[in-house]
Amino acid sequence: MSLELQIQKALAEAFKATFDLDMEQEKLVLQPTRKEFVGTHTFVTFPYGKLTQKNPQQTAELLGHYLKDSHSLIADFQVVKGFLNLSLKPSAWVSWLAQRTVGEWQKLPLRGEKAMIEYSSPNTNKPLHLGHLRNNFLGFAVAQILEAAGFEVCKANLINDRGIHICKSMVAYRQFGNGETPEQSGKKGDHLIGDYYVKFNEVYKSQIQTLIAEGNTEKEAEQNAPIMQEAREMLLAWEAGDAQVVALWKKLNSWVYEGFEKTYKDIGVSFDTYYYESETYLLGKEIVEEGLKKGVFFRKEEGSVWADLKAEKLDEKLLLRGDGTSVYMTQDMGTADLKYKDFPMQHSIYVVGNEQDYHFKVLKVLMQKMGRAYADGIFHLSYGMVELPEGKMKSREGTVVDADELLAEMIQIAKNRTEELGKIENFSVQEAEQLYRQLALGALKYYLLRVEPKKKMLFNPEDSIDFQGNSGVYLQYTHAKISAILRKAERDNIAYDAEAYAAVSEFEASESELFYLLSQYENTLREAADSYSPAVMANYMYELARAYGKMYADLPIFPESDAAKKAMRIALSAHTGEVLRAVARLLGIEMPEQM
RNA sequence: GUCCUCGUAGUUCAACGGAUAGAACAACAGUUUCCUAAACUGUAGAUGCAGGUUCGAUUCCUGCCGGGGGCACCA
Repeated sequence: MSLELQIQKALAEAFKATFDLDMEQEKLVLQPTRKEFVGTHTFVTFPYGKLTQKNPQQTAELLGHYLKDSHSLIADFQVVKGFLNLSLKPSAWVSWLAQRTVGEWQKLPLRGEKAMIEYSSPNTNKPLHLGHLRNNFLGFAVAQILEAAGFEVCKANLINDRGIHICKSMVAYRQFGNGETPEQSGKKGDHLIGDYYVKFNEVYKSQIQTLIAEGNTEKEAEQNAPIMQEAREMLLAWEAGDAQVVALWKKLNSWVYEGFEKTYKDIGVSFDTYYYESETYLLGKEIVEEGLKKGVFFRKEEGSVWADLKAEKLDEKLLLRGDGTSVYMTQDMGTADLKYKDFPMQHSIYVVGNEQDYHFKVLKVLMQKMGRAYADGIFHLSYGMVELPEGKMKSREGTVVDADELLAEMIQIAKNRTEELGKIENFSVQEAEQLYRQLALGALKYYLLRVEPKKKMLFNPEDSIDFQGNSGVYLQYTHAKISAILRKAERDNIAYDAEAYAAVSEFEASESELFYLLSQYENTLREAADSYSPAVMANYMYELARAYGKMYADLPIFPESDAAKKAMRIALSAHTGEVLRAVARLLGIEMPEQM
C-alpha cells in the first residue's frame, strides 16, 4: 500500500475515533506541504467544520493528536489554521525506499482496457515541420504513458496519402520536375515533394494575379487558374484509377514514405499499425445508410444526408452530398468502425490540432447516436498550434520550421556547447555523436512536451531552444551527475542497499523533499494518464531533478562521516536516477550517463 | 452572426477550489581547496476588467475587453 493510502486510511480512522464520523478514505485528499512549513503531507480541514462541530484549527489538532499517538507512520504534526501538516517517521521513508528499490514500480497494474492512439497522420505532400513534431511527441508520449498506466496500447498512423494536396505536388512535379529523383537531387523524398508543393503554389499565385489583371474577380481567378484546374482533373483521374496518374502517385508517395520513415527514426517515434486514406476514404457510406434506417440521420429534398445536432448545440452536419459522395466526416466514421474492428478498444484517442475541435465533437456525438460501443471512449487530444513570432507557419508559402533542419541545428548547438565545456574527452567519436543527438532531442522533446497540450505555444528561432535552466538538458545533466555518483560508489565499493542505510533516523529538509517527490511517481502517472497529458510528467520530472539538485548542492555524499547517511544519499541518488530515466522514457527522452 | 479556446512577472511556462501564486530565461549580486558550475544561493518583478458562488477563486458561473480557431454540399 502506498504511503498516501496508509495516511488516508489513518485519517479515516482518526475521524471515526475522534468524531465518530465515517469518512470515505479516498475523499480525504492530501496535498503536498508547502516548503515553508514542516512536513510532507497536508490535510485541509476547512471543509469538515460542520461535520466535526469544531473549527478547522481544532479539527486539525484533534486529528493530528490521534494520528501521532496511534499511528506508527506519523512522527509529528503541525497545525496552521485549517492545515494539518504531517511529518512521517524517517523509518517509514527508509523502509519505503527499501521496498521500492526491489519492487516493480514503473508500471501501474493492468486495467484490462485497450487504447488506440492515432497520431502523426501526415499529408504526403510536404515534409514534417515543427507543428508535426509537437503532434508526434505528444502521441508517442501519451501512448507510453497509457501503457505504463496499465492499458494495452496500439499506436496508429493514418496517412493522408490522397486528395487535392498530393495532386498539387504531382501536377507541379509533372510540369517542372524533369524526372528528378531523390537520388539525383540528394534531397530526402519528402522534401523533394514538398518543394513541388511550394512550386505549385507559386505558379498558382501568379496565375491568379494574371487572371485578376485580366478582369476576373478573385474568386473566379482562384477557380479558373489553369494549374488548379489541372490538379482537380488529376484528382478525378486518380479516383477513376487512371494508370499513369496512379503510377506517378505511387512513385511520389513512396519517396515521401522513405523520407518520413527516416524522420520518424531520427526523432524516435514508432507505430504499431498504419492506415492509408486511399484505402479508407470510401468507407462510411454504409454507416450513413444505417443511420438513415435508424432514423438518426435525415435526407433533405435534394438528396443530401444530414445529422441534426442542434440539441447538442452543434448545428446540422452534412454527411453525404446530394450526388451521393462522401465528405470528410463520412470517411472518419467509417475509419472509426474499421479501427474498432482491428483493435476493439475502450479508448480511441486522436492527436489532432485544435482547429478540428468541432469535427471531433461531432464525430463523437455521431458515433454515440449510432450506438457504437467505443463512442464514449473517443477522445480528441487537441493541441494548440506552434506559432512563430510573426504568426502561424504556412507550408504553402514555405515559412515553416522544418523538422529535419531544426533537429540538425539542435545537434550542432549541442555539439558546440559540449565542446566548449570539454567534459567528454574520454568519448569515442560515435559516443560523442550519440550524446549530441540525445541532448538535441531531449531539449526539443522537453520543450514541446512541458507545455499543456491544449495551449498554443510560441517558438522563437532566434532564441532557439533552452539548453539551460528548465530544459531537457537540465534533466539529463542531473541524471549524468547521479550516474557519476553511482560509478564512484561502485569504484569505492560502498554498499548502499537497504541494510546499509536502515539505521538513519533523521533527515535534512532537502532529503525529505526528495523522498516525497519520489513517492509521487504513481499519483503523477495516474494523473497524466487520466488527463492524457505528458506535460504533467514533464513538470514532475523537472521538480524531481530540482529537488535532487538542491540536495546535491546542500549535502555532502562521500565526505559524509555517518555511514548510514552516506548510504542513504547514494540510494536516494540511485532511485532518483531510476525515476528520472523511467519518466524520460515515457516522454521519449534518453538519459546519458556522462555529459 | 454563432460556437469553442486561451489571457498569470519584460519573455516562455507552472499552480486536484486551499496557506505568502511557483519556475526558467533576461537583469543584478553571490557560491568551485569538496561527488560534473550544462549547477547552486539571493534581490527585484505577475493573475486582462467588472460582478457572482464559496469559509476560501488564477481555478467555478455571468458579462465585457483582447488573442487564436471553427461553423458554407471544403479536406
